[in-house]
Amino acid sequence: MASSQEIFKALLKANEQSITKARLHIFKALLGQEPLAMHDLVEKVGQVDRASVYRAIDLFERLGIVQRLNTGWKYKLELTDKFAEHHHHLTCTECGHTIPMNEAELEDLVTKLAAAHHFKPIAHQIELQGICALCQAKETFS
Amino acid sequence: MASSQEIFKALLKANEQSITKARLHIFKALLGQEPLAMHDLVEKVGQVDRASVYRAIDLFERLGIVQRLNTGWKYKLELTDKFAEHHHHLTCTECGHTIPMNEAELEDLVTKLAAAHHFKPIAHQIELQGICALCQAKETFS
DNA sequence: TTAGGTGCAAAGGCTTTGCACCCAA
DNA sequence: TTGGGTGCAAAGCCTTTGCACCTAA
Repeated sequence: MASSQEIFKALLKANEQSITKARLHIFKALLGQEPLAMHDLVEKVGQVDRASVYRAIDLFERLGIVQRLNTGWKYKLELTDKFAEHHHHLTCTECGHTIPMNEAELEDLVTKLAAAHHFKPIAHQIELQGICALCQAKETFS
Repeated sequence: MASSQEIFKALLKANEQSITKARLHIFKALLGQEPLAMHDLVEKVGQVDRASVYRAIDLFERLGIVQRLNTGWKYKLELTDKFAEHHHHLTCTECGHTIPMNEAELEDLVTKLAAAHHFKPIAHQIELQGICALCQAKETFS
């Protein structure tokens, strides 16, 4: 079974792109669970220049390695389904914190709804926004 | 039946916000239109200063009058479902036919999921893609 | 009347670009 | 070796902020 990193390298090669240290660093930084804001990504790969991160992300998006998460609060970056399990997000509109959700119930309902309309399901996008427990607590005191 | 503008004014009043000419101009620019990019909105309300548009949009978002639509890189602005019925879509990837869905079950589940993560639900986007019954039938003969 | 809202201009922050140097192939 | 990639710094945008004036209530 191919590791994420091997898939990544194969994708670059398939598109005639160099496998550089900077790109590997950026890819590894994204391998975690949570989506990263550009600012955090730049911080996390400290040794790579800000401009190079932007250039790499631009490339990754075009190659379908990374996707932009529109959280209604700036945006965040995460690896596509090629590298992570299919999931959806719950984002705090106050602080921007994003939680990945992998809810079987949601997937089941989506499938069921498609069937109810006699559609053969292909894909779906689901994004939730709310106020997280922490920010709700803060509001109580403001 | 209250007009959109009346709902708008009531929302401002309910939140102790002044009903100003600038805000009305901005609201009207968003009425019955396709979603607008900030740039286009500023252009459309020419007489209102760019900074005031940003301030008004910020307020409108906090009051749930306007929502940001993330369309890839940039974003667009449109009135929320307070000014149009809340619903989601099921789109056929073959023929492009779109069915509006207003599923209580979906709304309930979304609320439940937010609660499970201790989030106070604010909004959500759900889009489904599939192949409609008609196109599935066509495929059988191709 | 007066607290909140607006216009103007300047500052701030994020993103892109130009260029010389470096490194993967 | 050499063309693409990177770091650095500066430029470009988009957005926010400070302040004095204006206006809705």
